[in-house]
Amino acid sequence: MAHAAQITDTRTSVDDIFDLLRSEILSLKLRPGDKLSEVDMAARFGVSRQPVRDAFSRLANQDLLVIRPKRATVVKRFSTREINKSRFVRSAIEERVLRRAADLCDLVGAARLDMALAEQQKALESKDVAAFGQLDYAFHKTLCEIAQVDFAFDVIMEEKAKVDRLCALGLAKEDRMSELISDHYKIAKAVENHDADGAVIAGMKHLGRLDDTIKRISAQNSDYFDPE
Amino acid sequence: MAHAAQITDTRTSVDDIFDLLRSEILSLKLRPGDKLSEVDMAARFGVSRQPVRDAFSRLANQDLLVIRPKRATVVKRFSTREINKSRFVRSAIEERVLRRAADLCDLVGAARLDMALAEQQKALESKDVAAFGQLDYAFHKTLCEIAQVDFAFDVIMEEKAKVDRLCALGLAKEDRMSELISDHYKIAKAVENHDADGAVIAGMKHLGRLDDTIKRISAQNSDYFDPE
DNA sequence: GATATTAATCTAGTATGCAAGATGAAAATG
DNA sequence: CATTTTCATCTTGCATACTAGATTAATATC
Repeated sequence: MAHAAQITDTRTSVDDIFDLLRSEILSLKLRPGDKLSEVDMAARFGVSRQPVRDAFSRLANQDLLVIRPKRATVVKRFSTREINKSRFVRSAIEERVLRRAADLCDLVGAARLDMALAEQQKALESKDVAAFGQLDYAFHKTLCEIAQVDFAFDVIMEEKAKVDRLCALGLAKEDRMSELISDHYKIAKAVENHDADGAVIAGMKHLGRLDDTIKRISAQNSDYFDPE
Repeated sequence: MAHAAQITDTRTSVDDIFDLLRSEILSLKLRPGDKLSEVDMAARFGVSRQPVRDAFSRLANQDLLVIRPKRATVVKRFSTREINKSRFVRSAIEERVLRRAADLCDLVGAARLDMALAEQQKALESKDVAAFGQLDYAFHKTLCEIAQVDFAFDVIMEEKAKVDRLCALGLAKEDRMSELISDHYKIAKAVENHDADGAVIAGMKHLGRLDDTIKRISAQNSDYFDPE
């Protein structure tokens, strides 16, 4: 998705503001429906309105802000349609990835998966939720690489980020970590054994865990959702 | 995808400039690598640099422009990685859609498909390429609706648009229309007969036709491609 | 006291000016 | 003539001022 952070080139103040606001929105430090003023932000960052404006525009393009002429800019609320779309896309992509991975997995791939599992186990034992979040991404990335479709990870990450913002409303991941790692174990073993159907079944069950969470959260936080 | 055209609200000059430039880029009136100057555009539209700047920013966020500080803004070149990604996503999504459609298709759905086919046949007979383009989109949209995942069409449209820009470099669609309609016919009939596997096979063959076209075009227009 | 009206205050859109770096052509140097 | 250096010109980034419409609070009216 776009020039998310202008990594290669000289960073501008727009990049800084964009990155910071984005992380605040995704971590729910800024909540859906919150009003954001260009002048306030400009004062906060010690710049003029212009760079703030540009950053807002980028965030609006990523569906994180809603900008309407002459009206206050607000943090975008959740939309059940968008959530369903995200879930559908991710599910379809992951199935393809898992089938390819099961086909193409060699000894090197199997070793990488085993190592990833070991690291996750370590994070579980030290109850390091943040580290597990990173390892979760890394695990799915490894699967994409084994499947030789590393670009698929771009899509997965995009969709995952959207849902993560929502799930930040729910309980901490601590309780679920062992459950998720057990899922990962089943997925990895199926892939290593070239069992495509088994991998897909395990993968879909893994994704399915999100559904309950989402349903519960959306019932309890209707004020964060778009009326539709 | 974002606030593509601000349909519901008051339109600003940024919206106008954005829409026009976007269509010019997608139709290759503006070619990959072309330089775009803010001041030139401002003069062309009779406005100041600011609205042009905002429009450029939106287009950059949609991966259609590349903006680098102190350097000229250029129309983004094609990237084989992005094309592969697009193809992969679309293929995965369409398979899911077709399987669901085959499951859920009722008499109403079948009638809609037949009607769509008839309209395409009419466009073929009158050699109306533009109309066929629209009907092509409509056909895939109908499939999404039958599958009760209308949001999937958003994704398909996004990915299709990217490839369409590329295919505009190739031959006119005229020669291929009958081929494509024949594909659509096979897909529709399989869906109507609840033959999921048959629908997927026909659908994948349909998508596969793009591959040759893309390969040929990218070989002949390497200057429009990102070096990577 | 409830409702309608008005006015102050907020919003983002736009125009303009300047700054600093990138670019490319012209001029100086060997 | 080839190479390097310099300088004019181009680029976008940012600051500021102003405008028109939306919002909201205060006021007037019943």
